[in-house]
Amino acid sequence: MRWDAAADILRPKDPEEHSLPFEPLEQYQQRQKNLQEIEKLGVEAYPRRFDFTHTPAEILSTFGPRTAQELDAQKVSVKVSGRLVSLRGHGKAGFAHILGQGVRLQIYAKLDVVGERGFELYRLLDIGDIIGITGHLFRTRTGELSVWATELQLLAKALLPLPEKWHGLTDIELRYRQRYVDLIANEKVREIFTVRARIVQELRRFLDARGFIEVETPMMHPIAGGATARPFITHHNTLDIDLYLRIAPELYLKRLVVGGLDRVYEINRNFRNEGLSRNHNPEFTMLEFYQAYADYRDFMDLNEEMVRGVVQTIAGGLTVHYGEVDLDFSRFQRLSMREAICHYWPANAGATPTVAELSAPGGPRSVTERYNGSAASRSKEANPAASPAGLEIKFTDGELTGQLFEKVAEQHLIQPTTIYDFPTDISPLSKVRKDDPTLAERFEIYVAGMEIGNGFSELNDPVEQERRFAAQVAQGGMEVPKQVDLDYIRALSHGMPPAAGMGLGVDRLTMLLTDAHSIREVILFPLLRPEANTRNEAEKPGGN
RNA sequence: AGGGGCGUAGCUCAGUGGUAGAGCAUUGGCCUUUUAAGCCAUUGGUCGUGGGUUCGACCCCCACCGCCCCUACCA
Repeated sequence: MRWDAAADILRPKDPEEHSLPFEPLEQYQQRQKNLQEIEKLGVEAYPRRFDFTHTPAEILSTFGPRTAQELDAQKVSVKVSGRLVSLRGHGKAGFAHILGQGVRLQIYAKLDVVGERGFELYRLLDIGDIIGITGHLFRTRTGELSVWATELQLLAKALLPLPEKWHGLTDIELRYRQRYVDLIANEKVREIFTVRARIVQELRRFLDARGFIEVETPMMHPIAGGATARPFITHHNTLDIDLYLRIAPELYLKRLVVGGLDRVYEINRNFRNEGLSRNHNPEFTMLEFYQAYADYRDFMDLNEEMVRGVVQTIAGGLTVHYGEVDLDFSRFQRLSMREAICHYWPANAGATPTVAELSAPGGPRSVTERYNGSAASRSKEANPAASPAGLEIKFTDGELTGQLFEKVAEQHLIQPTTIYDFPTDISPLSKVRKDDPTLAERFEIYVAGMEIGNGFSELNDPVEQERRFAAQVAQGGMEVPKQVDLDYIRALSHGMPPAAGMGLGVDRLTMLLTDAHSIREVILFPLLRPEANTRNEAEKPGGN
């Protein structure tokens, strides 16, 4: 049977089922024809390598200041390569631009110089081809620094055309599905992902400099813990066990703190089987880091220092233009969660609560009821989760406090803000405050109305941790682990030093620093529904 | 998941209940410093898919598919 299977793979498919060529068919075939003509000239369509002397960017930055006279007097020889992105024929000569690493460089080819065969090759080139040019630099009549080509080489043939030169590719769906075209056509896209790489680099540099070591912990977890979220489920065949894609690395990183890795971090993907939105992709990148002997106050400071450092490096200052606002990272507003609720209480939501009122047992419930009964709760944007009366009853004071915060305050946290002292009820992995056990030593960072970070004094009492895990499991729900992670409890039972830890959303931080308003703009291949395939249309299950 | 919007040539977009349009790209010509090169000619469409109404549907109605926005879940 195995041989048959192999034969199946090797056997040419039914011609009708060949995936090539792609649309637009006519242009694809025309380019294939050009390719054959090029091969008739004895030119290899997909050669092995090209020794360039400069990138287009190096040419422009190094020789940009040279005048036409200087370039004539002292010839600068170059070999440079890139993708052909424009072609302007002029009979027996022609101009073109190549694009290399995001930079455009003009080349000039004329029959007299490149010869009959070279010019024939030039005429057979299509926009999108990768080419190498040998020549020297000069300035055109209009002053543009260009390469006077003495030799052209085809380095790779493009069988598909690029989008239109002026408007480029703007269809959002096409941009995400064919990111490779997006990257060629839209300079801004390349910039975003360059900035993203620098952000990650800067985060690493910051932590490395402070003695943190980078680790990689499992992506496949037998128990999905460390956060409240629905996990993806997968299966390992040999072990015949279901595994969860991790929703957070937290519990593994803290095992490492138990093991004596006092300062540890990981930058990697988390997976949450939840909704998609402007701010949510099912897989997203988190930086998580832990430091022994520190607490959440230390980490509020450390986090602000780290974010400020990244902003300074990337933006060249502490002000970042984001949409209609200027984000000022020079200082972070700090409010406790209860203070934030009071501070941002809407005018049309009844009497403004006080911190004392929110701190009293039953206080958050009466405040929620006041809010629900007010005009604010009925306004279009405020759509209180607690509005179904039946649901509300089972929420605890802590949960209601969290909801009130999200409802009245979160959207207003545009300038960088640290919110601290979260309800213990919604902070199962966090130490509680000694003076008020209803509050956890936890904080979150908000910018532009988005949560970008979450940290706390790590709970290291194994007995208390097990009690809280057990309560979670008893509560049930898709977002909560099905069982207590006993190995984690065992790890804590060996003694974990006091420690602070936090997670920082790399995608969201990138959004802020690239003025991107959808998380999909900062993820190279965001999750989309698989492309419609007419051949498989019939076997598609019905929608629901 | 609920509400709203969008889907027309490869790309960017017009358009009307009565023979489907432009620019760029393609193809054929002219053009040896242009640059959104230019000029002449040319090709390209199951108007997302499937039903329905109608003498006639790209247009009106329904369902489905995909994307975007808002809400919900969440970081």
